[in-house]
Amino acid sequence: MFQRCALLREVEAKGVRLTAQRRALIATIQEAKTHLDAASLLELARERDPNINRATVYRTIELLKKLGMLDELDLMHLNGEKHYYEVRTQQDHLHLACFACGGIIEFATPAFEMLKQEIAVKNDFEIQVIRLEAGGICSACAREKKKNLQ
Amino acid sequence: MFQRCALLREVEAKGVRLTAQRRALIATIQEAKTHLDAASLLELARERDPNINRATVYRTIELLKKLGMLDELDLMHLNGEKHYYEVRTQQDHLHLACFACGGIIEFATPAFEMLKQEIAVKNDFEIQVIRLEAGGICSACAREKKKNLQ
DNA sequence: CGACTGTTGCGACTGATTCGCAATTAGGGG
DNA sequence: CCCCTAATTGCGAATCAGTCGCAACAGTCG
Repeated sequence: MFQRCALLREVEAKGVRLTAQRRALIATIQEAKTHLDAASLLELARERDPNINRATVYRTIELLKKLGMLDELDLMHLNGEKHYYEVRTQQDHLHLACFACGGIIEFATPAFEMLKQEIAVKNDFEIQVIRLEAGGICSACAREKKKNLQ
Repeated sequence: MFQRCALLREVEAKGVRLTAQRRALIATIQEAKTHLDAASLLELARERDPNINRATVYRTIELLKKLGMLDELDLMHLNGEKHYYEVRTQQDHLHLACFACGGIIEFATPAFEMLKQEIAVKNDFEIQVIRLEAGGICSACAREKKKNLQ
């Protein structure tokens, strides 16, 4: 079950020691349906392996971030100061957080890739991590609001 | 001295009650030469008015954020989990944080404004706040690194 | 199957931010 | 100009995410 996890194989390929805890955490992150924060990641991972400690979660997150395999998000702090994590994908995408309903929209566009290029070239800056987040009102909530004003 | 502060006049115009503490905090933010976190803001503001409490700093930051006059930054958490603040400007700009030297580069480009437009239109999303931050290696540090490898 | 080294659990700790409540104060109406 | 009231503040305790030191444990390589 953990064996066919792409992220796991990638970590292995980098010569990182694979412990039971790391396997469970990586599988959990990879199969997550939503953006997980450290606490939810711990909770979910414990369903696979109850012997996981909070400190290990933070240490593993740190490891995966350093390996460039995990991205950290704030999601505009809609729910407090914690961070959320997601597996890094081929193409960077951005996150839109709705202040009204709390929903998160993901969006990718070539314009973002081009902007990245421009940033890197014009500032002679080697980008390792990039994060674009916006907060505002999604279309459904905007309609809702308008309706209530009538 | 506080009177000629543009931000202060703006806040006043919105019908917000102006206390001595808020005047001092707003003046401090406006005249800051670097990105301030809550603790440094408190420290600096106390030079103007020693009767300022930590809680008031956080409450004022919250207020100014809600008024859309202050933007919150992470600066890639180069120095821990705290947040940094800056007065919102006409044109949005992005922040590049160098993991090697800790330097921050600010950069604005029409491409960013256009990307914002595209995001808003394609997702039918009303953007209220937007934040683009990148982490990596600045040109000076890249040169330094290369030199040391030779 | 050891040994060596990296990893983990634990529990205490830190540092940023928030909260409840009583005391204070800005600023409009008289 | 003063008073009143609602908004704001100070205080100190509480919360909450994340970190640390250290002893016990466990992959991996030979």
